[in-house]
Amino acid sequence: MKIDPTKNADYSAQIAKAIRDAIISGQLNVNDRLPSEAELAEQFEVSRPTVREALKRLAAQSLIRTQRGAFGGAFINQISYEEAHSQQITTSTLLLSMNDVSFDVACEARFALERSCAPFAAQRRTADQLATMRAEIHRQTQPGLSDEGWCASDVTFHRALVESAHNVILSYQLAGAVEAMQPLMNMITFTARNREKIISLHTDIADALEQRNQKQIEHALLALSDYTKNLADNVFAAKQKIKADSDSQKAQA
Amino acid sequence: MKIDPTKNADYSAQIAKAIRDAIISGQLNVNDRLPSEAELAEQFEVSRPTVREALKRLAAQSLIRTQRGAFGGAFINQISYEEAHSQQITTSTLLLSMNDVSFDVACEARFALERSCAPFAAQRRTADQLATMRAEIHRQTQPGLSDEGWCASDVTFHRALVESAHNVILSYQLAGAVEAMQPLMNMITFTARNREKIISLHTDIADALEQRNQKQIEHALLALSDYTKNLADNVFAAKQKIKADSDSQKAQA
DNA sequence: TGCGTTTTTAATGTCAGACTTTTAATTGTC
DNA sequence: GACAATTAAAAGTCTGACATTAAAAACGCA
Repeated sequence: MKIDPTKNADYSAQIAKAIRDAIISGQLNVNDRLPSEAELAEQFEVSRPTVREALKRLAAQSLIRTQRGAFGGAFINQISYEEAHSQQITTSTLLLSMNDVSFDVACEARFALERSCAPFAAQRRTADQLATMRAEIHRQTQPGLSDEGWCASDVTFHRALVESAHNVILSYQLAGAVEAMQPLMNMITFTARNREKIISLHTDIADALEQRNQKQIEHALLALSDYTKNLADNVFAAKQKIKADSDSQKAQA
Repeated sequence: MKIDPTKNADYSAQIAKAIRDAIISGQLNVNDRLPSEAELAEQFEVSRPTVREALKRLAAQSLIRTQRGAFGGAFINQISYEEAHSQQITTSTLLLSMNDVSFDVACEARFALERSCAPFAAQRRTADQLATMRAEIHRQTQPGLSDEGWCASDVTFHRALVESAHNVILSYQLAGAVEAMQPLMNMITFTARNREKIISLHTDIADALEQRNQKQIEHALLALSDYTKNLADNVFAAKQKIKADSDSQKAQA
């Protein structure tokens, strides 16, 4: 492996790309050991710090792990669901917070994705998952529950629904939707929402799941989606009103 | 900002985490400039190479971009849909290839996610997107089409369907499903699949989309999903048979 | 004064070489 | 044979230097 000094990128980025491509294409397999940093430096004809920067880039994506000591080195990492989840959540959170996505678009996507679990959840839900959901609903009825507590409970509730589909790929894909979007939505709607209304919708979902009624699960999720969208509309309308009022005050002055 | 020398992680990883947390929590905003490497080194009480390794980790996640020259430095990067897409695809591809997910699970998830686009695609599809899909179907009927060409056309077809939902978040979330899983599925099923059958199913999807018939889109996608699962079952059965035959030959010898 | 050119300067990018720490294999001892 | 001491290989870190880049400032000229 060599790198192209004419390319318009840093050596460390090029080296990282070369190794990443080798991993993705299957030339390097899980738990293979890369050459030592010194050897890589020699191969690529760069210095060790440059190689190290390249390796750190790969480590940041969980593509490799490093181990110190004799017979240590950099090893191709088997990416776990957990790591993939957390990367998904980080990327989704940043994408949403940095690109001012409209609330409707995010809400629509989030519930559409969750609805895709409905047929499998109806078939495969376990008593355990149902119990988790009921327990979270119960927690949500506690009057002393803080906003943070509510939000955490909300996420746990929806995660249990997703898990009840018993499909690891769906769980992974939905991590971004549930665990990144739900907190953002709660942040926007927490002033206006009516906990009792949401609890009743959550109960509908749990009831439908208990009866293994796919259509009803989808229907309840749709109702929750509509309610959430409505809430957001009210929040935005209220903001507009405040702005309009302050504008007219300015005009008077 | 300081780091904890007692923690069980490298300095560079700790520094990267500290900065990443500051970005995610909103303490640092898009296009803010980080202090120079030398200043960061002083703040965190480490050397510049260590800081650089931390920054490379962040650059690998597209959280920052760096610019050389006077008044250059590291800037908080606004993560674009394109970057988020490509990260999604990389992670999904690796997750699938490294964790030998069962074909049925992957296939189920992939089509469930795509079905979640159906209601919006039916409402909002443009003539342009329909034309893309028809064009790809036409390409798929060409007898000389290579397997690579088929696969690329297949991805383009499904991407057009996803895009026709006109929801950027859904598009982003589905990038992993369509663009990572579809090629993998094609690789497994290409020996057994019947192009004519798939083309007819694609035509069903396009027809349903043209008529803005949500139920029919979902139905056609389900049919495609079932056919794909069936194909995979046949491929695995054939492999089993070959194995059994060779075993019985060995037993004879 | 205004515009184009040159110089300066503040950054990142790279390098060389040394030292520290960790860890596993090896060797030695009882 | 089991346990302890030694050794060696590798990552992690540091110092200090030089190269490269790009924007700002200074300069010269009309």
